[in-house]
Amino acid sequence: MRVAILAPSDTLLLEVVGPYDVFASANELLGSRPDYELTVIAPDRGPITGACGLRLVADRTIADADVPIDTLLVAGPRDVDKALVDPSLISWVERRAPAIPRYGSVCTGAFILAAANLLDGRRATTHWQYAERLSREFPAVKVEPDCLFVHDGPAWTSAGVTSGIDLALALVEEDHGRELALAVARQLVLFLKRPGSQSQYSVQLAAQSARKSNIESAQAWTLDHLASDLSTGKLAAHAGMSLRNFSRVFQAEARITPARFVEAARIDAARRMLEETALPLKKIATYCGFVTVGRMRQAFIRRVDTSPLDYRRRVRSLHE
DNA sequence: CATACCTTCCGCCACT
DNA sequence: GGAGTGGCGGAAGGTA
Repeated sequence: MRVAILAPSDTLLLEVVGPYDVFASANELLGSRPDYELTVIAPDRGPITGACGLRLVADRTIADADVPIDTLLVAGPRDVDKALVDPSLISWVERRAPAIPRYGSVCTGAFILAAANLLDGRRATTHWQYAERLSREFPAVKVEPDCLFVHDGPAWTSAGVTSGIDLALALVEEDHGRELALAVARQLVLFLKRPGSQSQYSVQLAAQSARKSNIESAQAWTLDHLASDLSTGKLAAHAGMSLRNFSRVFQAEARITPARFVEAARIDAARRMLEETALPLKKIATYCGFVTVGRMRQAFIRRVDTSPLDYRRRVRSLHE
């Protein structure tokens, strides 16, 4: 598997190095039969100076990168405007694309793929601050603003910065299965393999903003009353809005549906208790508003991709 | 496992 | 006419 990472000159280097290390770790774990052949491609000669000032020497430049590529990842340019008017990168991607079976992007790298018409008619994501712009400037792209990464056919796009690591893990999982992906995550002491559908926002962060709208109060109230009945109807009544309007406004403002927010809040709380306490699952479930341990388990598996016990076990093992 | 619920979410439309 | 609101009903998906 020949993986090339295209690194625009002002990218956050984490977007390049994160995925690179994931593939490299996968190689290490594959032992005598490493699979990933990694190349970093720069737009110009000389070292790439990342947004932080750190410099990285690329393996090739687009002028001499006519090697076969199985997977192309495009890291995000910090200055999207500049990248979009610079024809060299985009035309290079456009020219190479027909021979590349799988391509992806991190953060604003999606703009480069979109400009090369690789995302037309496909579902894709990008950093949440750029989602609206992507959708405005490239109406043919079906932008999903609140995922860590999205996979549609050959196109794998991911959200901001560190989600590139999640994306790379998903690619490793596709190539070599879940076991290896988990082993890489563990090797890199990434807490867990995060599912692509996970929200880009932390529940806590979302509810912390200073000026509180109805919706934000509902979120804050949710976090303080996890064990209560938090059905959408109850929340709507609490906010003094109709069910229909509450759902609609909540969705528009929080970019997540009410029920999903509630579930995310409950799972977040349960995660913390699993990490920080030795309380039995029954207690944690009750405290976090899950009717039964079984329901908590199901919700966990659905959203975190692991059972509560397994989650606790894994956290403990990181501290050994 | 099949089944019959129940809740959530969303398009559609009407009202202010 | 446009923005905000809310009722209705059906599809999806979770629950018992």
